[in-house]
Order: sequence, then C-alpha cells, then structure tokens
Amino acid sequence: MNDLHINISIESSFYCKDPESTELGKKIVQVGIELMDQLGYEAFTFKKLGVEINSNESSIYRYFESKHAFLVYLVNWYWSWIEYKLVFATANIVSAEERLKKSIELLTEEVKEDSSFTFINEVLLCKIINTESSKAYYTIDVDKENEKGFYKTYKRVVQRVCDFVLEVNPQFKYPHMLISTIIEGAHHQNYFSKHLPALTDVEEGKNNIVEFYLKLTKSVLSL
Amino acid sequence: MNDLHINISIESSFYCKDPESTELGKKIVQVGIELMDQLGYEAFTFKKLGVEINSNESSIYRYFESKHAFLVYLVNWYWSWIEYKLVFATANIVSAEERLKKSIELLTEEVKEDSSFTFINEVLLCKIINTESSKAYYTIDVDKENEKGFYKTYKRVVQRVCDFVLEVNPQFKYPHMLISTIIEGAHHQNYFSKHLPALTDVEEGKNNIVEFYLKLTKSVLSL
DNA sequence: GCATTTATGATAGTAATACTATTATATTTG
DNA sequence: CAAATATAATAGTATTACTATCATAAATGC
Repeated sequence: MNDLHINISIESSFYCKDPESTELGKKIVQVGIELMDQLGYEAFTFKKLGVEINSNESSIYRYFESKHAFLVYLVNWYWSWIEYKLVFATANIVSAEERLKKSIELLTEEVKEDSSFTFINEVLLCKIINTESSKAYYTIDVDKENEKGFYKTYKRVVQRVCDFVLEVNPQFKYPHMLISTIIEGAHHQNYFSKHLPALTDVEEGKNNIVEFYLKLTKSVLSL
Repeated sequence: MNDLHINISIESSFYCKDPESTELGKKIVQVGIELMDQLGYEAFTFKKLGVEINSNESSIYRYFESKHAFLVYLVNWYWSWIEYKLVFATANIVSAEERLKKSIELLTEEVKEDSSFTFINEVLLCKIINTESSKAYYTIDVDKENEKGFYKTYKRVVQRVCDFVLEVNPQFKYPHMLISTIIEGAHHQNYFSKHLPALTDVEEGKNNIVEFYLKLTKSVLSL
C-alpha cells in the first residue's frame, strides 16, 4: 500500500485554500498535527503554529478560517483515509462476515505506524482523532455544521459498514447504533487505556480492544 | 423517591466554597446549569452567569476556581446522583441478572423529568452531561486531574455495575470496557438522535437506545 | 526580461475570555 | 455595637481568535 501514492482528496468546503496545493499549506497541516498533539486542541493556536513553521498567523488564516475548521478538516481527512483503507481491505472478499470482521478491526485498532504515503503523520493524526474529534461535533453549532456537510465523511464510513452488517444479518434493527457505538467506543477505550485505565480491561501488550469489539459484534449479530 | 429529600454530598475537592452552603452558591449551580445548556460549554462564562443571577463574576470565582472546575463539579454531582439511584434501584433485588438489567436501563435512558428533590434541574443536567461531559476528561491535564480524583465518582459507578456483570458471568473478560462503552455510547446516541440521526436508528417515540444496549449486554454475556 | 498577478509576511488593532487583585459595601455573628 | 465574613464593584492582565491593511517576495504570462 505504501507504494501506491494515492492521495486523499478533501472537498473544498473544508478549507479556504487547498493546503495540499502549496508547500506552506502542507506544512501547516503537517506541523499543525504535531503541535495539536503536543498542546491539545484548547492550547493549540494559529499564532503558535506560525512561530513553529516560521510563517505568519495571517497566512494560516488564508488556508483555514478558524481553529475549529482546521479540526474539521483533519477529521474529514482521517475518515477519507479510513474509507480508502476500508474499501481496499474489503475488496474482492467474498464472505460478508469476513468483510465485516475486517471492517471492525480497521475501525478499532490503534494505528501504530505511519504509512508515509502522504505528508500527514497518521499515527499522530489518530491520536488527535481519539482525543479531540468529538469536539468537532459537540459544539453549539452542530446542526448548522451538519447541514454544511461537516460530518458527511464520517457518516459515509458508518453507512458502508452498516451495509456489511445488514448483509450478514438483514434482520438486525440497530446497525448504525452498533457501528457508531463501536467507533466511538474504540476511541474512548484507546484513550482510557492510556489515561483512565480503571475504565478499561486493557492488558499490557495485548490488543484487547479489537478483541472485545469483535466479540461484541459477533454475539449481538448471532454469528 | 421525591419525598426522600436526600441530598447528594459532593467532596470538598470539587469546589473552593461549598455551593450548597449558601443561597448564592445554589443559584450559581442552578442558573449555571440553565445557562450552560443554552450557550454550550464554550460560550458559557462566569461573567454572563453573573449578569444572569445579578451577582458578580468575582463572587462566582469564590465558589469555583474555573469554568472547567465547574463542569467537573457538575459531572461529579451527576455521577453521585446516578450512584444513589443505582444503589436504590438494585437494593433488595435477589436476581443478579435483574440488577444488571436495571443498571443498564438507568445508565442508558434519557432523564425526562426532574425529580425536584434538589435545587438542580436533572433534565438539563443530563443534557449537559450528554453534550459536555467528555470535555471534562478530554483535556491535556487528564493525568494530573485523574490523580486529584476528578473522575473518581464516574469510576466508582462503572465499578459497581462491573460487579453485577461479573456476578452474572464471572468468566467475562471485559466488564469495564463493556460498561464504559455502554455509558459513553448511550450519551453519544442520545446526542446523535437529536443532531446527527444518520448515526443512529432511533425511531420517533420509541426508546431504541435502552433496548439496543440491553440486547447488546445480553448477547455478549450469553444471557 | 519585465510587468502583473498572486502568495506570503509583518504589523496593528479589536472584542472577548479567563482570570487576579484591590477596595468598598453589605450582612451576619459573637 | 464591633468585628468578622460575604458579596459587589471596579480595574487590570495576558491571551485568544480573529480582521484589516500594507509591504514584499515569488511565480507566471506575454
């Protein structure tokens, strides 16, 4: 996959000026991810990012209209990337059950190596998604932003996996709840395992999280 | 239960001055909940709250050291209240399975009426918990705050329900994951049903959320 | 190769936030 | 009634999340 040099295309509604179109734009995203990982969403500012990349706050505002918009961009990039991996991982697999299994694995495992086929460090991006992505939709402007399509990539991924669920068990009444519960759940569990271990059962070295959600899926769908 | 007039006692580490000890303190919490519900966490400020209660920003700071501390107080109040309801609802019930079922119901149902046995509007508080509570622990200072015991009430509730899980199925390896997944999941689903319905399967008038998590629990524990 | 467009950088400025500090004025209590 | 305590009013600070303006550098078009 590393040799494909696919690039994730992001809709123009997620930026003012396409960051992929210039060196500065790529640097904003690349170093922006590193800095947000270090400081957390709240303490991250465009001013600090400007200093870090030897550029100017005002230049960054030409790419993203706000810090929130930058987060939304990252979240959509992440889901586009997951969608790509999902389509790739389930292509040519005959068994619907196997396709679902691969999907759940993909959605729940922690990304630990950077595929480095883009300027984005996927390991850090995933850490940010785990910790900060809910802030993209837990905002007073959700409804307005939902209308603008800010969460469409996420919804599309959920729908794809729902389709697999229904192939496996067409009678199942809660495919969306199941998949969004698993996605959000896995993000929480990854975070909890590092910071609030009393809320998990993660053991050193073992990937219990994937295991747990696979088991959950199997049992609730009677597989 | 309305006649009991129990009051939820909150540890002194969650405030500078006990808001329950004065009229002003109660008003801060009571109107603070209403205002945070209206504005959302980000736009909520102590200054605006001061105007609302005809008091002063500086007076509010004598009760809570920061906006974040106020949220942490509310989250702990919520979990103390849930814990009380949990203990009450499961007392004298012989069947472990039934205790677990009641617990899951309690953790996943949306609170729709105010028990009005305190100065706190529980319906609004629950809305705030659904929308804002994750911001209490998705912060760069989690580890420090966890050490200070900021999340202990939540962890205690999870542990109580875990104990029921293990009574029902002592071999089950992931009780904490299961319960924290259900709790966070139900909060997400409640929020999604109002703002991002594409991520749920909630039907008008039906409480599918409780139903889904009950089914999930039963199947994963082979009940 | 030079003019023109376009991108970037530097600087300044604004309203609001999240506080802290100080002082004044009520209110309670001993 | 004095002293202690709680609350209110005011001012001030550093930072945030921007917007606006102008200068300069780089790319492109003919």
